Amino acid sequence: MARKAAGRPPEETLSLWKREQALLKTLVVDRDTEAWQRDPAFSGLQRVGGVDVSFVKGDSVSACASLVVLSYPELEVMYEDCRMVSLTAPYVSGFLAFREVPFLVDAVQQLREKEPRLMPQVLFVDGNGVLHHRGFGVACHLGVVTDLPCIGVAKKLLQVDGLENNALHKEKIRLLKAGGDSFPLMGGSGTVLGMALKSHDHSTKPLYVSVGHKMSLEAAVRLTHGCCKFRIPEPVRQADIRSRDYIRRTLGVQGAPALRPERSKKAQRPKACPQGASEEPAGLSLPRVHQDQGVGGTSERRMEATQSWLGLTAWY
DNA sequence: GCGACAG
DNA sequence: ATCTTGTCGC
Repeated sequence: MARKAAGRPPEETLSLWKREQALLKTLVVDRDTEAWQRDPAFSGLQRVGGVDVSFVKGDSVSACASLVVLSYPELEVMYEDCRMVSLTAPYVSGFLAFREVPFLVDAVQQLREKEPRLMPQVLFVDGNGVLHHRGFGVACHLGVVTDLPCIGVAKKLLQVDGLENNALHKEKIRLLKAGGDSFPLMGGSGTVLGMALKSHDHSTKPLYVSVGHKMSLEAAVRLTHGCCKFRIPEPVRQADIRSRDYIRRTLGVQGAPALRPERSKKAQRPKACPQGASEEPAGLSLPRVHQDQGVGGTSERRMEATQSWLGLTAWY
């Protein structure tokens, strides 16, 4: 029975979720724990990971969860895992982790069992870390549960604890000059919750970087900059691209779904493309591709996974 | 009623 | 989050 991941959970459920966040928050380590994190060139760092969940358009349940591992500093994909999942929890601001994290944990766990040598030394997460309503965003959640260093990277400012995307904030953004420039995001309590980072020259919108787990904010910002070929850090960007491609290949194109099994040959026309605007260095080979099918039974397994943490996350 | 709203 | 190719600009 596929549950609908829509609507707002009852207050009772949100209370349980808040309690779990409060408990897990006590386990967050917001400082550097690894030697490479303090090295000026991050020497010793060889693998950076990224996770993402992409959705099927008209469907509030079907999604693709992906985990990729890239070499550092080359930023070439060494591992890719895309899997279709059935979401059960709806999206509620402040509780993103309860919607996405269980599947990401599964992916990390499978990598740990089957290809432990490819385990990333740090994970970039699409969303916030301690820059959060209760100081425990999805990046902290994933970090604590997997015990991996995690960095929260959000594309929009979460206006919390006095932070506002107002005129002053926009002016600060305008003053960022070169890629790598940043300014602190100070919460009402005087604590620095994160940094707004211009991820590369000529990027208008900044990234909002915050600590997820086992890493200082300074190292998180520096490494994020070091992983940006474009605005979005390469690990997250690759996870996003690949999960969306996986959905397209699996469910077909919107306009013409399963009715056309054709492998369009004219699409391979080697047309010269304008160098400037595009991306994709092209020529990507996938040495250690590890893709999974398995659309069935995900809902039940999610329940097991969530309940095994602390037994508080079920919302049925 | 108005504003806010990570993904 | 998702819908979207080519196009304009540096």
